Amino acid sequence: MGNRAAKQALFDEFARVGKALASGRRIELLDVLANGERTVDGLARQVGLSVANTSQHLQLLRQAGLVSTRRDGNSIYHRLAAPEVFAMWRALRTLATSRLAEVERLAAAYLGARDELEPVTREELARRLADGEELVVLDVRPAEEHAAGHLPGAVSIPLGELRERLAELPRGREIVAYCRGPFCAFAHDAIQVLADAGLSARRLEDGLPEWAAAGLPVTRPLAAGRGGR
Amino acid sequence: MGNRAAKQALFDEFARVGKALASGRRIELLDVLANGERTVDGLARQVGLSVANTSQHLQLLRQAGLVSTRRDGNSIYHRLAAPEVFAMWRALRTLATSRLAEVERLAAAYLGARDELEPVTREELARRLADGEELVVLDVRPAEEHAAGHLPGAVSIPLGELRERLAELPRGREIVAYCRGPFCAFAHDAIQVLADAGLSARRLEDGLPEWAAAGLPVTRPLAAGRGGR
DNA sequence: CCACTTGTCAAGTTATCAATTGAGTAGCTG
DNA sequence: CAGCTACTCAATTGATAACTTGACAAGTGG
Repeated sequence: MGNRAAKQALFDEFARVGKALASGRRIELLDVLANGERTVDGLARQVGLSVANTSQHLQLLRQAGLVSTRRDGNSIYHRLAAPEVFAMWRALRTLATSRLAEVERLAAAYLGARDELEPVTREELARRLADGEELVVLDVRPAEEHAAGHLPGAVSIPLGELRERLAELPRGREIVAYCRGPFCAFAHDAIQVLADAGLSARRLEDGLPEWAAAGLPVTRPLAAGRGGR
Repeated sequence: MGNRAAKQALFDEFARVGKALASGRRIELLDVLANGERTVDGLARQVGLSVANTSQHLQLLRQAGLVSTRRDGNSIYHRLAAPEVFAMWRALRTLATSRLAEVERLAAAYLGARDELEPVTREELARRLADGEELVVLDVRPAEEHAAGHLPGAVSIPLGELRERLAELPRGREIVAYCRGPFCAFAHDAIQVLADAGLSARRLEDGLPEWAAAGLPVTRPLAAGRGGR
């Protein structure tokens, strides 16, 4: 009773989750995983780490209960262990954005100057899609992420291929591009590429994970062979 | 554009908040601060750290934007910088509890075996208080925390003084004891002390911070001399 | 069964962190 | 202003953490 060592052990266990969130690289991993499961190799390429290093980060995330795995052949797919993990990352992000001025500065440096065109809110896009309006919804994330789940009717053109595949975009319709979330550069960059090509496009204010978390419709794969719930 | 260094800098800034939550001692500090502002000295005594060490932890929390300070005389009072900080700690706690089996084991070791009597839920207590039922609501936190805000009509008897002050408790009324939250031992221990004295009491399932966060009524000091908002 | 792919493990280096100690500063009080 | 209280700062020590490298293991396919 009143045992200090026991109390410390308990709070150290809570801190295990904190420690998992104590590395920018691990948060990047979570941000990618919020868009669907990925192999170690795929994650390593996305965040620019060695496979061994990524593997170790993922182990730590797994031990903190934030990430789960499944094996398929000799690939191991990692995913967020629960929706609450994304909720937590979002809470952390919101808190940091509101309380740390530095975040704003670094975000501007990474994402580029302020948007010329206002981003489209989730609500606005959802309403316009529900109304059957003829928009081009453009998913500029890597193809795997589109495959794992995307906005209904979205066209997938990963950012790296956008410049060569401009012709695929239907003319005369308004374009709304989206990616992983508010701190993902893909959509920002896509708007720029489109603008350079003389096309006008707007950006969805945040990404697929937020859209899905808001309970809006998401087109998921048929999950051939994947149990899942 | 696509600048990896800039991206890493941004996510490292998010990780600053994660790092703040990466120490069990700092989480203990947040848990105490959720019950009201405290001086460095007071916090050090609560969590069993040296003053210098506590001071350094608090600086880190301040730099992560989780804690604010005000000076009064030569004491410096620290408080949670925003309600979202408590929300975040609660989210982390919930996640850890649901995903880490170890938490349950350590909590049992610290708080003692399962409750003999079911704890009272927040909703139940709120309803019964609103109905004007004659309960003894017993605040067993340190006196400063009671002073900083407490449940309406709550009697303050800090756990350490409970055994000598049993006479102050009105007879014949049901007792509900509360403290800082679900992982605070005070209320658990108080129930035990009361049981040893032949009194039957139940524990509120969580503490004052959760009660306040739920928007239930809290008796606050008149804030004499404190600006506040 | 051999080669290949995909990940993990172990060892080692460098950097970062927690906690201690002792000195130093800000503000009050007599 | 001397002495006190309350806190911060700087230097140090021991413990963790991040990342690299090279070896190993598990699963696949020829």
